[in-house]
Amino acid sequence: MAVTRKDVAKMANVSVATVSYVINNTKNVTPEVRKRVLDAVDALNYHPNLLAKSLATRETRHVAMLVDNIQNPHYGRLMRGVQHAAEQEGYIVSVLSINYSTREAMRELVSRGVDGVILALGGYSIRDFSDMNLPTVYETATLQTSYRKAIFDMVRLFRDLGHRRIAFLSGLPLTERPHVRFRDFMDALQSFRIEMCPELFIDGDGATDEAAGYEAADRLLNCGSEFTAVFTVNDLMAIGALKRLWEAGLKVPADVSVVGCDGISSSAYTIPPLSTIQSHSFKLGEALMLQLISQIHPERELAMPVQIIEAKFVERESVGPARKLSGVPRFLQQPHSPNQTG
Amino acid sequence: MAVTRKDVAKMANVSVATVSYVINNTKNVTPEVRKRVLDAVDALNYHPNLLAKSLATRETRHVAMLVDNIQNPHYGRLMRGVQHAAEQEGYIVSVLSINYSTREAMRELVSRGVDGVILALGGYSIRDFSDMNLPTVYETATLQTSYRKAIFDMVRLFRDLGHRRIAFLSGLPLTERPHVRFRDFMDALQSFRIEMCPELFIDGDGATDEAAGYEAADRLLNCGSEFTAVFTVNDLMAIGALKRLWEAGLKVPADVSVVGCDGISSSAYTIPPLSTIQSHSFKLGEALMLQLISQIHPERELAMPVQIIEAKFVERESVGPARKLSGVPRFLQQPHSPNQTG
DNA sequence: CTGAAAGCGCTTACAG
DNA sequence: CTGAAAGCGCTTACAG
Repeated sequence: MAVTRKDVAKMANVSVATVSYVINNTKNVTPEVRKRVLDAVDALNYHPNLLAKSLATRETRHVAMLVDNIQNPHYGRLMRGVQHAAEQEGYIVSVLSINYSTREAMRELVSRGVDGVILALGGYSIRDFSDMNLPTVYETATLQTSYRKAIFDMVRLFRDLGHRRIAFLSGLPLTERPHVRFRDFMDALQSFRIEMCPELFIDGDGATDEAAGYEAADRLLNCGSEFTAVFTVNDLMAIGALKRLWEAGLKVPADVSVVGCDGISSSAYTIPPLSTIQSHSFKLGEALMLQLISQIHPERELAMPVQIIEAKFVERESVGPARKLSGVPRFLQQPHSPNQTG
Repeated sequence: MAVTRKDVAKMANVSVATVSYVINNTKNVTPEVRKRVLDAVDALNYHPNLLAKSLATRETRHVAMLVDNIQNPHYGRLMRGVQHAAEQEGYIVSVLSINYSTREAMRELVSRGVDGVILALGGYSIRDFSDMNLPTVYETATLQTSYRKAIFDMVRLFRDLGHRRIAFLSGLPLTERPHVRFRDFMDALQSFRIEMCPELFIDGDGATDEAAGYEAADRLLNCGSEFTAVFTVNDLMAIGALKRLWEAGLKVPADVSVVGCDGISSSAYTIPPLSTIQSHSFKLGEALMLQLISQIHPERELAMPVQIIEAKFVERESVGPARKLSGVPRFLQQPHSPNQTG
């Protein structure tokens, strides 16, 4: 049915081996023979069967990317970065949307012969797959977006604007190993000598979308403690929080300042425009893909791009001077149930 | 290196053929032999090489999905639907983000042996690939999300609320074959005897994100004609438009009503909450995938789910009664350059 | 019920 | 420089 190497060989009056040699440019071939082959390829509109090739070479140039929430636009940019780099190198990438990386999922991928996998699953759910000897990359200490500087910039601004009671909406549980952004945030508070207010750190069950942000802001409003600023673990949650604050009649930034994280395109279009920590996910995606390739082909010694990608604090209208608090000393305020802290 | 069928055969003291038979359940095998094989599979932790299998069976259970803007959350839901159905049927799907479907892209996919492809490219950019005999599906007259009823519901409400000058922000060019949603919209206007205002139909160059919506709203504000309602081709554009209207000091819905389309999760969190035409993209994704499978395996006679998926008009606070217009008869207003109409 | 063998379409030492 | 042949790991008529 499909035209194969054999057909080309016959038409060009050469062996199938020779066809391989000219197509892959893997051995010297007389120009004359070469032309004959190429002409036949053209004439027959021949296209190699990559499956057969993969079986023989043990390489598919097919990688998988596991993502937990394919709907988060943040991952969209990441994917574009991954695919951009992949395309350059002749790789194809399958995006699988799963909540946690299981051995079965990885097994299936191995069976399908993928050359490697990119895990974009937000830290917690990454298990150890080293025994499968399938090249795997994910954000690590040496290859990641670093939010630290940007978070420090944000907290510094908060301090300069007089904010002392700053909330954090996490979405994720705060009890376990705390989220990196949360750690950076706490470090920044300490560094700028702003007292931590654990009762203002709202955790969650893992969801980090608008609804989770709305919900978290609701709990924050009902926690009985005052606050003048809110930092959310991502923009989606900030959007949800903005809505809840608005419903509560609070003006942003007059009554409360809000900062998100990621820098998704919508963040510039909220009302008021949302300050955020802009990450360059496209770049991160590219870097992850290149890292993966160099793990697949250690000998290629790819020029690796920047490995630590600095996020940037982007100040927009959702941040302003802290309003005056009621002034009731904290120890005299009515008791409230503190949230868990990391 | 990897354990193959041969190893299993040796350990179980049978031929490789027999191993195939028990693994694929494709022939009767003595329970006793069967057990021997299964035990060997277990003991060796054998997993079949799907590449080799595909080469032999000419089936990969691998499909590709081409998407133009992987960042639009609308496509995120579509993908989840596709993947959900795919998973059920043992398929894996590769998502490629491309702007237009080229023959080369399709060729590559054919070479890689994908069983079929799903085109989610927004109509215009779909060429004819029937000559490649690669099963292909996309939204068609018989399998699609229908916005018509919902759009009629919206226009009816507009009419009841006194709106007579309704703008449309398209994002896409209006000159060529008009977008289905636009056609439905015009039909609805006519049906409810609302005069069309072509000068309020703002086209675009193809971008349909927040920036495009902002930009289109800007042009609308400067077109010199009054309007009391705006319908945008998707929610992203509505979000951008909302922002521009807000900047212009217009209150939504007091001064102008706004309705988006798609029903992305953010739409419920804009300020004010955005009325929208909610599509069930997940369902559409499932249906497309099933359709593709039944095209790949005509003999399987899959129970096809609903083929026309009705979108639903969701009324939220962004819609209200029309404000009183200035009252200057239209033919006396200062001249303006009308936009192109479809 | 089981197995020997040809075949899927490619690659690649090896020999000439 | 070119080709015959074995091999990649599976499937599947066909024969026994």
